[in-house]
Amino acid sequence: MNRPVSIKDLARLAGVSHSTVSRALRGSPLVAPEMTKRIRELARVNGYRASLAARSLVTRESRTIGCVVTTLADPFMAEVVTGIESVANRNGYSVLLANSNADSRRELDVVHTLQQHRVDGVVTAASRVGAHYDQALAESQIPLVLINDQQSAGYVHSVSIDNAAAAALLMRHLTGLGHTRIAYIGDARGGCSDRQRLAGYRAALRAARLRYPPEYVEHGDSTPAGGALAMSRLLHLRRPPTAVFCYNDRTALGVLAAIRKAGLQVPRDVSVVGFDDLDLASYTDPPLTTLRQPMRIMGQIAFEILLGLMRGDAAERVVTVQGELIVRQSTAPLRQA
Amino acid sequence: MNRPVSIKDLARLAGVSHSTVSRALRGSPLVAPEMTKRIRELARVNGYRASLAARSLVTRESRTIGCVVTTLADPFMAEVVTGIESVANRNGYSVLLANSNADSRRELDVVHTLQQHRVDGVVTAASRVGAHYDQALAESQIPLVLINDQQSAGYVHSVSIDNAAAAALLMRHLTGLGHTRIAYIGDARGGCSDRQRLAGYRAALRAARLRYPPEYVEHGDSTPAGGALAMSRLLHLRRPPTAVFCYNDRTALGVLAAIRKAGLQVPRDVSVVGFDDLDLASYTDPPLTTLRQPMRIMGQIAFEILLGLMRGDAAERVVTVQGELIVRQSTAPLRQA
DNA sequence: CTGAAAGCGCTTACAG
DNA sequence: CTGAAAGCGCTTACAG
Repeated sequence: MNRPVSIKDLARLAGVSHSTVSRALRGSPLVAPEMTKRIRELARVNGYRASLAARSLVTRESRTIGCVVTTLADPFMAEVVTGIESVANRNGYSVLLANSNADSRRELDVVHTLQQHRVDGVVTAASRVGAHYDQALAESQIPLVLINDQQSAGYVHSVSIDNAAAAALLMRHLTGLGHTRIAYIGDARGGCSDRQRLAGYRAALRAARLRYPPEYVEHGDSTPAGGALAMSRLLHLRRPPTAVFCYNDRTALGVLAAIRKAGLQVPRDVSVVGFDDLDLASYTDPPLTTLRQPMRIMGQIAFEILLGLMRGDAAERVVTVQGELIVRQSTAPLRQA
Repeated sequence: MNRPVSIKDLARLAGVSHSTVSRALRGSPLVAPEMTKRIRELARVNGYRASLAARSLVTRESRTIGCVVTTLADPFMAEVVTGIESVANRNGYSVLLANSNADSRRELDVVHTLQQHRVDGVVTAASRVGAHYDQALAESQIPLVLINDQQSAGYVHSVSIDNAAAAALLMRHLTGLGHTRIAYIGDARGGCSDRQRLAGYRAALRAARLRYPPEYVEHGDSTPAGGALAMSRLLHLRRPPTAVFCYNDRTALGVLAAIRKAGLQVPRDVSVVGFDDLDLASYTDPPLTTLRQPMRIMGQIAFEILLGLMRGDAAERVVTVQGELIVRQSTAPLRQA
């Protein structure tokens, strides 16, 4: 068991005190230039790596943030995490990954673990954050930034897609094509994002003076399987919809498959729109009309807000980003019956 | 700036020494049962969370592992990471996520960061680990487990899919359907996995006494876009293949789209097989015949091997897992011309 | 410019 | 059963 070389080892080698070594390594102007040089060379040669644990014990900052997601299986999450991680690293922060699995017991465990690590901040892209969750975090004064979820109690920092505008864009696209029987397939655990997209759907129907049967609102679970199931229910209606607004692209993928399976064609018989613009959206059959979320950017912004908070910004920050409608081939004008 | 409550605070409240508090919290049999109870209650009420930094300074273990991936955008990686994370947590370990982006400068940074964190071990699902990478890790004696990549120098611990057997399974499926003109679309940065799958492809052709033009070996980059591009090149050949073995499902997704775009049909004109069995594989058009990798399990096994190493197992562990051929509708008997 | 000292929050022999 | 002491590897006032 070789223990890592410490500041004391370096001090012995250089024939100085460990205080001087510490200063030299940190680039203190107090130590003589050549001494600094000599010590750094020694550090390099001996493969010295400062112990973050020791350092953070005195500086009271861990230079580590927690990143909590309900699942990594969803590419949306993976992209967001990638965005967070890249800026975090660039700013000298490491990210501790925590998967809550949307299980509230696990969520509490996660908070405790993050507290033990004394993370300097947390960003969560969990769409449904348990109530006690942020409470525990709030008590420990750990800054928190939410992504696509503003429903938190004590905290108010977040970055979200403008769901209302996004839903309006997608719905206007569909109504503009002449569709009047439009369904919505949400994510039952999609939390705030689901509610806002659904609200946008309803608002758009009202604006277009369209009525819709309650059966037109279905809920999946953000997986292709969930989307396929929900769509097959819609297709069994006596008057099936001619267009479907899906909570996300993965749902839409399942929807496309269900429609094919029923012997119908997209967009001839049914128009379908997704949400996210994952890279697979360009390669579905047909390529998917969807709403692009700037996923990585959202992750980056989240970290930047967090960075501000960690540096002591008091100001509340709620950033809303705009999505972009990407029209591909899964939508077409309503066929005249 | 409320500092977190420490063991000393608890000691003051309980009117005992902090040594006793430490023992009580750790469940030492040395301390009186009711004292233990009282102290724990105090800890609970005051929201005490032990500082891992302080603890690890003395125990010399951080209870943290590093998880290095080239990209999280690939669901294969995301699944593997999910598997790692779940067992790690169950065993009291946290995971520090590091994205190398297959950039060798970044890779070194990543190693340094992990060293500073004094991680107890590292698992990497990076398909191409830079040479200096594991060298640096080896010098610091940090146990390392590789996933789907055994090309490391000093280290020999890994869990991998049996690429040879997998390729044989897929190829036998295709040759069994009568195909003789079979192409391979790999991943130029797929490292060892790509080489082994390609070798399996070649071996299968030899076994079936089939010759193949060198143009039948193409390389994408594990994205749908890369797959589509490679397939369009294959379709421009004077004698295009009638079957394609793709490095992974994402590549296959692009391949399916390229074939459709060329006005051909799968599997009527071209049979396509993927690799991984991502959840989207059941929802492509047509549903994809592929080779299922037990992704989460592989992540779990990797952590378990790492756990053994962290506990001091000297034995080298190289685990090979078997894939499973999943036949869906993207493959069909060769049409007689 | 350098060193000795104190301290961050823990754990754990060593006494009692 | 409990406490005082030492120490993990750092940083940083305080002296000199």
